[in-house]
Amino acid sequence: MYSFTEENYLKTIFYLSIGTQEGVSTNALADSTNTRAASVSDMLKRLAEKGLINYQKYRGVTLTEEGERLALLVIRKHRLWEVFLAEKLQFGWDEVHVIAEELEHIRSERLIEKLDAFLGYPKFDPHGDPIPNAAGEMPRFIYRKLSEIVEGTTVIMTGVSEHSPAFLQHLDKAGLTLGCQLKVNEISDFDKSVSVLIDNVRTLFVSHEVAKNLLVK
Amino acid sequence: MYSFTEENYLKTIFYLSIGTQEGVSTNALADSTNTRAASVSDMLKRLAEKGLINYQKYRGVTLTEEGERLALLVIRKHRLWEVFLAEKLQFGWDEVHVIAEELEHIRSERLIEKLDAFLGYPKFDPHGDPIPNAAGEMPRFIYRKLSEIVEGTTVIMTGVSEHSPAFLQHLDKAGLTLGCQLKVNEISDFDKSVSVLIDNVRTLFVSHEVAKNLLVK
DNA sequence: TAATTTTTTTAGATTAGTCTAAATTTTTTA
DNA sequence: TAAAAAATTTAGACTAATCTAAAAAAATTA
Ligand SMILES: [Mn+2]
Ligand SMILES: [Mn+2]
Ligand SMILES: [Mn+2]
Ligand SMILES: [Mn+2]
Repeated sequence: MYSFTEENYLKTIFYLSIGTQEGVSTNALADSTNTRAASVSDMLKRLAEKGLINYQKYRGVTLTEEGERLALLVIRKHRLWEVFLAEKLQFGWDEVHVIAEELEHIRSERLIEKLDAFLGYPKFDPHGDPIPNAAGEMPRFIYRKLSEIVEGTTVIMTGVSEHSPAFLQHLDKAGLTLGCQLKVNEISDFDKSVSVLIDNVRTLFVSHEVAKNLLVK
Repeated sequence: MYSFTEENYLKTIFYLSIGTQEGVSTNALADSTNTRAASVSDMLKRLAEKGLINYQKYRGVTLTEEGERLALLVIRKHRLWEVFLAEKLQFGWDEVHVIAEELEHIRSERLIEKLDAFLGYPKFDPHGDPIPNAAGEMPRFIYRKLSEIVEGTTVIMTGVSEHSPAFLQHLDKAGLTLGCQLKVNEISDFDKSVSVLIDNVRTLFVSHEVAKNLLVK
């Protein structure tokens, strides 16, 4: 049985490892976990001891197979709880993350399997992120950013790469929700903002900053 | 914000205080929390410091108004989660307690209010125990034990005073569920076991040990 | 490549919550 | 009511997780 803290480190290492072969640095971990590098060094020793990470001093860390499996099980729980909060309790997608941050550490396999069934075996969380299965396996979808779509193309909004409440609330106000159809009319030469036609009914100007964080297919 | 441990102590003091004016003893707390008396003494000092208990060395403890309010809020969360687990996730009443023991510490007022609404504002948990309101107030019902009911009387099963999985599973096997009608036919002179007519359809012999732990009205 | 800067680790403390063993207080018993 | 027993508290230690400051290693720069 691992502590909340250990589970959070594993999850953080997992996220920081995405899209890179190199090990995750001590400083990056300290940033993400809101601790100091010294504390991270300490914890890395313990996680290595337990066989959850590959760690050589000064070289950064990667997850072992077991470490990755555990990280994905925590992510599974996090995302399933987010679905529960959004779909059953009517929380906004900007509110679910902080609560799931606590719920993800509840230790009961039966609970999570029953929750999964209760929710109808969802494949994605409220932000469009895929939900790992009970074995700790997760499909990897590769989506493009709206900012990379060429003029004239029509796409579907499938996710976000920024999860802050502020960003998500901004999307709410703009009426941008998962699954909506976006036709890229024009990309401004001046500020790279994107003019999109939403669900064939209305036109919206999306800043480059926002477009960069919208995932589409 | 109080720690899981502090919340558990408050809850335990609350339960051990039921039906007595005297303070709860250090040893009783050590028993209930699976710790040693020395650890309890330490914790009592800290809880007194924070104004949650009335404590004088060697004299036992009682909850302050604030301590009791907090204890009841934890109990509220515990019981609401138990209802969720039993009604929505189909857990047996013998399984919900251990899981609720973890869920009761999730800190989000909005979460618990929304959960309450989702569950339809239940008044009782799966064991027949009343659910405190958001202000930390709980109605106190006084039920009798089946073992105290005189022959010929008909009652309704409203709760249990023993919550162990073994006992609850025993009731399941016997077909004794909350709300069933029990007519006391005869109480044995030999072993005080009770012969009851259940829902007017079948007769069952209930040991004194079981009858003592069945609450009826 | 040698000096400087940055990153990381080690050393030494701190806090919450726990423990055992010893001391103290209260309660019970004779 | 004094001795014995039981209950409780104190003393001193331990672990997990954290910190700051200092030392060491790696990376960058001149
Ligand atoms: Mn999240
Ligand atoms: Mn977490
Ligand atoms: Mn319970
Ligand atoms: Mn608890």
